[in-house]
Amino acid sequence: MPKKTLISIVGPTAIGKTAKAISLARYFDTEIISSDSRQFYREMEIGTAVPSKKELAAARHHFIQHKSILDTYSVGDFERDALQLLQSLFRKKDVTVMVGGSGLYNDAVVSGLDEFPPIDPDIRKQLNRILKEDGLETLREELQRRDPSYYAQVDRENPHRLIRALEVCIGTDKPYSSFLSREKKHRPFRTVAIGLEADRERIYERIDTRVDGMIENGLIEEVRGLQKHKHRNALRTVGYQEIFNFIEGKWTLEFAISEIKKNTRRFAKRQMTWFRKNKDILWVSHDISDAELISKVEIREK
RNA sequence: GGUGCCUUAGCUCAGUUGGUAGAGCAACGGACUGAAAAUCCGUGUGUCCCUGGUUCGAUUCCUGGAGGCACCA
Repeated sequence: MPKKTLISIVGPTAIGKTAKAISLARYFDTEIISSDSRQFYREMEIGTAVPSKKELAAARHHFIQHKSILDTYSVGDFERDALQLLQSLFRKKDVTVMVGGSGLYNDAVVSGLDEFPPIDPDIRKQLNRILKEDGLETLREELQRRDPSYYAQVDRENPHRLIRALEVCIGTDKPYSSFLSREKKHRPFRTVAIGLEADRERIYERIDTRVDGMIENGLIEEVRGLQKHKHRNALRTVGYQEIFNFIEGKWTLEFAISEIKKNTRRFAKRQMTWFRKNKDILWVSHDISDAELISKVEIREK
């Protein structure tokens, strides 16, 4: 049986991952898995820079706009769905391509997450209420009591981290840390990870151009239509919150646009921090030719 | 042309009764196992416009330049 290979394309937002993924998919005659945690939602299109109709026609894509912003879709759900799809794709193809800028979602497919039992969402609601009414300190005390080991290492200033650990402790009546193994999961395929890189200046230029393009393509209208859902998690996204502020008259359009650009730069920086620590990634210039990229992938594949 | 004011971090500015300086924003670094485009933590990055002079020591005081702004001609 031939070896199966997942080519994973990563890199900061707006660097040109989509085009490279399509070139590779066409060369290897295969399909693309998107691991972009915001392109999952069909109501969001312009602000998340989903591939164009033409791009989608050039190669079959999966996990693009397959969910609604009203759904809850976690990284664990994605891991499960992506692995299942890969299993069926690998029955007919030796190579598949994954592309996306959401580091955690990429890692979930490549290295795997530990398994956690499903947690009743009401627990999180309750914990958020406690956070709002009693403050972080109350959450800290509760976590220290229920999971001293994780408490010792967790970022105690970070409400999301505390709440996640606590909801597991409460929902399972076991310490959160008892579910953590930190071991890489075995996968029935191997991964060739390619990172696209460019000078900071170049990335920022591309971000500015992309944001201006989103405005021209009707981002404001898209966001206007989503106003009643502005508190949904999926809409806590760069490009949406800023335009809500404009629509509500809190910000001028000019200021909203400059904030989108700034927040996108910061997002790109966080992505780079995440990917930088992954030593399995082969970094190549964003303007590498398709031929050269393909040859690098093939060498790695051996 | 004259008079006055200004010139300090990428930007807007504060400050040093003379001992080489600090805020906001921007930027940069990092963490992060089911909220991840989320959430959180950390970091001043500087010919104090140039030039002489006074002084143990000048970004600070003085001379002379340069640039900017305002007013008067």
